Amino acid sequence: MRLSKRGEYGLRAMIVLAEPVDKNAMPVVQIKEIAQREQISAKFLEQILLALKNAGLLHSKMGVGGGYYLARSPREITLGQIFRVLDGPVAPIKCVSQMSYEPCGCPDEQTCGLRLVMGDVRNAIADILDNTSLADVVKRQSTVRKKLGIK
Amino acid sequence: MRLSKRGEYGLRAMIVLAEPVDKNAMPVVQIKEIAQREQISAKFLEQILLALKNAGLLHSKMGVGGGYYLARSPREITLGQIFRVLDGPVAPIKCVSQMSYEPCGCPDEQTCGLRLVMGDVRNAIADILDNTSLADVVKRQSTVRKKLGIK
DNA sequence: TAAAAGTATACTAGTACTATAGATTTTATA
DNA sequence: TATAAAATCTATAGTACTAGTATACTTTTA
Repeated sequence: MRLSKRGEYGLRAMIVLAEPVDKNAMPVVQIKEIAQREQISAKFLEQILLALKNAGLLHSKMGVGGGYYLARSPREITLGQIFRVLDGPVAPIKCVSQMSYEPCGCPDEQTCGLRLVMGDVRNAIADILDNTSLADVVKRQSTVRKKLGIK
Repeated sequence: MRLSKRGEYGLRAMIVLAEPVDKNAMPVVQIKEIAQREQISAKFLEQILLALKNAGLLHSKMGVGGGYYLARSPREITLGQIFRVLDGPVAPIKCVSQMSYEPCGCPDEQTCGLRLVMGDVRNAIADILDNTSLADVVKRQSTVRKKLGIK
């Protein structure tokens, strides 16, 4: 059940973008900065952020002092949204996908045992990803940091 | 979060092997039969069942009247075991894998927000797959059949 | 002893993944 | 207005994975 590098890097970048660098400063961050911080190829990240922009999750500003910033508040962007843009449906097999159903080859869908179980798996994953916002992730990170006594 | 065809076919085949065709008859089933029933290429299925055999989940009998049969009772074989043989670790990213951990590239694993969430995802998936046996699946199938009034 | 059945290995076409490279456009500011 | 910083767009390339196909070999047993 792998998350692709594309998905991983995109989620990482979005989390960075959701972190409040300065109080009440519009957080416009450059690709280069994210790439350095997360050890990602800047060019690869470029494609990923572009996809997220085309999906309406990011906005960007060209030119000097430009960069990327979230299209909405971190509270309104879920990991599920990001995941689906970069890695496609959450469901392990298409016949249990809520957002993009397709029949699979089984003889009888209604009584297919595999389908029943994979439906549960889909729901479990979607439950987490669709109910976790970027704000939740940032909050959780800082909670852990405090607990460990880090900066 | 896709399940590969390899994994899908393997799981399907194991479910078929777990279904009691005849009461108290040793259920030895031939590749051909499973392939026909589930609409799978017999040659591809061959490879998959061989992998499951080498992993100790299946036994086989050569010669006339031979075929494959489960190495243990359906109650003792979980979907998680089958899945891991065919598709590898359950975890979306290696750094949250319980069975085959590897570090990922993030700057600080302890405080990585993505890792925290993906850890939850891994646990949710593993909870289902490791706590569902082939017997559970077969039982669930027949429950659905009864409910629908099918044979 | 021949047929049934599994075992083993090699090969392939297509696609997805993980990038890299280069040219172009936009914008702030000196 | 020139220029440099930054995003955008397009193309491409190597590698690995997927989903098979093909072929030859071995073991078992009716």
